[in-house]
This record gives sequence, structure tokens and C-alpha cells, in this order.
Amino acid sequence: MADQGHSWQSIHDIVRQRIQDRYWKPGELIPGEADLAEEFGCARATVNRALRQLAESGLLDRKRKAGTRVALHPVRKAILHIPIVRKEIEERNQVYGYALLNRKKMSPPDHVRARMQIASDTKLLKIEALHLADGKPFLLEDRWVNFHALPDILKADLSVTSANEWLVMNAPFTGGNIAFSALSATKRVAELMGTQPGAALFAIERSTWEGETALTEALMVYGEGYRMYTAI
Amino acid sequence: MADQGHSWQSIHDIVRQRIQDRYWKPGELIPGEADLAEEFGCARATVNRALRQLAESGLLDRKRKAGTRVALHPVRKAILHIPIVRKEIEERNQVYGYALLNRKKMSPPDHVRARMQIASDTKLLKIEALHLADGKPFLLEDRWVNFHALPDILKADLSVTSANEWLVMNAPFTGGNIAFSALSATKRVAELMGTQPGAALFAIERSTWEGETALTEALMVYGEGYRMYTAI
DNA sequence: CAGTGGTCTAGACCACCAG
DNA sequence: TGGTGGTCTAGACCACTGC
Repeated sequence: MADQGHSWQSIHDIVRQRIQDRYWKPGELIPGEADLAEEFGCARATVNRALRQLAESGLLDRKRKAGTRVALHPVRKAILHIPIVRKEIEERNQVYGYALLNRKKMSPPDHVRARMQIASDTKLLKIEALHLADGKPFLLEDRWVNFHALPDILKADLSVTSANEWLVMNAPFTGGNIAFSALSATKRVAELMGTQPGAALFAIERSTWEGETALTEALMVYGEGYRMYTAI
Repeated sequence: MADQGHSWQSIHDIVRQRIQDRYWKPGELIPGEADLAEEFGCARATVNRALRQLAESGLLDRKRKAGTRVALHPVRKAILHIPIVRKEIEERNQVYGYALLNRKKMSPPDHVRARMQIASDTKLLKIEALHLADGKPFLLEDRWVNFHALPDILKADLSVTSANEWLVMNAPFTGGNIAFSALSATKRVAELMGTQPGAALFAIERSTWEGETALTEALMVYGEGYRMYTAI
């Protein structure tokens, strides 16, 4: 017979409760897996699963030999789900619209070239597009694409499918980074986004790489009042 | 002997590579755990561990009976680590400073009362504080604390330890949410933060709950030019 | 060196749900 | 209702690291 004792979920919950109740205090060493397995009447692997989950959540610190301790400074992790823009708008039950403003091969400015580690005589594909929700400006996409690494994008009809969406579907990447910031609307951005110059806008900069090769770098400027939510 | 075949990590990497190489295409059904276990010469549990990890990363969709498919729209998740402000500044090798601007019990405005689901005659502890990096304004903390649920905070010396830090160390919570946004500096905020009125500032609003009880709600306004980074 | 977590195995039962 | 993933077990070896 299997499954006589606790499930790893129930052990997870019990341990979390003990941490919350300060039965085990921050920094304190909790019993080893073998001891807990005996207490809960289950296999050590089951305890391991529960404690591993709690460690991933940042509630426990685990080290071989040293044992398992309640995290002193529980790292608060917020997991942001970054959807395709179209889906984000459709999930709000709004009608998605899209307008390609600009698309041409050109030499990127120095700061872009430096970040993407592109040779000085190399051109990139510059794309500007506006994403609309219910006909109103929602997001301004300003992007540089390394088409030498992604030649297929030159064949894509970017007036129908956004570069954002094309890349998600067609450009596997191995890594990258994201930066969130606030920026002040320039006159041009304000006109495009239908706000006043100087308005505070939420922006995301994203760069993605495949190995050592930069694929794309994008600045996504959201409309005024946009908020990005997540649960913790 | 154990550990003769592949490790779950190596299987994880192989499968990820196959997805990236389009050996298994988006939406496609991949072989079952038993088949893969045979192919890799390991136990099914090992394959399970690898595939579970990939599903958590959003690369696979798994369903009982239906099998495992390559995710059609790989959800891009960004994990934000939200540190204690002091640690964030110290990790930049800057000197942390802190100034308590305001601390008193008072009735919260309606929108705060509504969000926190506080009875209309209930007072909360209102705290304003400025966090400094190398003596310059870094973050403005504007917070409401439900001291009825956290009576100990009334005994804390918030002119030494920030409410932010006190709460992290002393207030276990079961849930909450975070919103990121951009806002325009009011005259008062601009004076405190040393910027011009109207400057675009990055802001985080956080609320935390223990069960059904709201513990605290905070608006954290960062200095001009602040960027929040994370890898993907 | 010895104790702890990390992992793997072979086998088993079960929950779910598409067909 | 049968196939698939989800989980549990008892036992084992290993890797890391504090003492």
C-alpha cells in the first residue's frame, strides 16, 4: 500500500503553518528530513518534495550537512506573467488593434549597438508599432531586430502580425533581461499615445539573446495609467 | 547501483533543446513519461522530475490522459525578487539612510478603507518615511498599517527600523498583491525626492493580507530614473 | 569524517479525463 | 474506461560541507 501517510502537499502546508505560527522561528534549524518523515509517517522523499517546494518559495534555506533553516529574510518573489500584447488586451475583453508605424533597415544608435554587441557597420531592422485597445492607444512598441540572426522576419508581414507576436512564436531564445521603469512622454510619444507631453508612462525594456547573439531589443511604452499587477 | 542513466537535469536540458530545435514543435504531443524513461535509460520518476520542471517554466503543458505537449504560447515569466530596501541599497555599495517623516493613528481615506476592507470608524497607523542612498532620496514610503492586527508595531521604534523592515521581519502574511506603475511627482513628492514636479517616477503599490485581514498597504515611490531589473 | 540534503530506482496505486 | 501524468514508498548511493 502506498499513500498511507501525508501527501507532500499536506506536509508543505503543515510546515508553512509552523513557520507562520513561529513554532519554528526565523533562522532556526528545523528537524532533518528523516525525522520529519518519521513524525509524519511517510517516506523521506515525500518530506523532501514538500521542503524543496518551500525552499523554492523562499521560506526555507536548505544546505547539505547544515540542515534546513527557516529563512531569516524570506525573499519575496513576484512572478510576472508576460503575455503577448494581443492576448493581454483580449483578456480585458477589449478589441485589439494594431498599426505598423515604421519598418526599415538602418544603423542603430551607439547605445543600442553597444548593448546588443553589434558590429559598427551592421544594420538592424527597426520597427515601430502601436497596439490599440478598443481603438485607443495602449502600447507603443519600439524595437530593433537582429535580422541577420532571424532572417525569416524579413519575410513576415509585420503590418498584420506584430513583431512582438512573430518573435514570440518564431524566435526561441536562451536568455535575456527585462527592466521596468517610468519615463516622461516626449512630444512625439505623447501624440501617438494620446496624452500630454511629460505624462508619466510605464515602460518595459526587454532584450533577448540566443547564446551570445542578441536577437532583439524592445522598448514598450504603455499608455497613461497602466498598471502591471501580480499576486504574491 | 543508482544513477546509471541520465540525471533529471540532463533530461531537462535535452528536452529543452529538442523544443528549441523544433524537433518537437509547438502544440505537438511528445512521448509519454514511460517512453522517455526507456529512451534515456532511467526511471520514470526521473523523467517526471525533468518534465515537471519544464512545465513550471511554461515550456510544456501537461495533462493527465491527454499527455504532454509543447506549449503553444510559452508563457514568459519574470521573477522579481523584492528585497528589503536597506539591503537593496547596501547591495549597490551605497550607504543606507532612513528618515521617519510621519507616524500617527488616523482614519484612512475611503479608497484605502475600501481596499483594505476596514470598518468606517477604524483608525490605522499612517507612516511616511524616506529611504536614502548615500544621503540622497531613494524611495518614499507611504504606508497604512492595520495595527489592530499587528499591535506590536505600536511598540516598535520606527525612527530606527523602517516599517518596511519591521513588517518583513515580524508580520507573516498569507497573500497579497503588487502593482507596478508610473506616476507623476506631485509638488510635495518632488520636494521630498529632490526632483521637479511632474517628473515620471516608478512606483510599487503593495498590499498584504493574513487570511481575510488586511495587514498593510504601501505605496513606494522610487527616485527618478529608477529601474527594476530581472533576468528571463 | 560524518551528517545532511539531493537524487535515482523499481514498483505501485491513484486521479483525472479524452475518447 | 483505459491511458496518462501525479504521487508515494523503501531503499540506496552520492555530493557537499560543517565540525
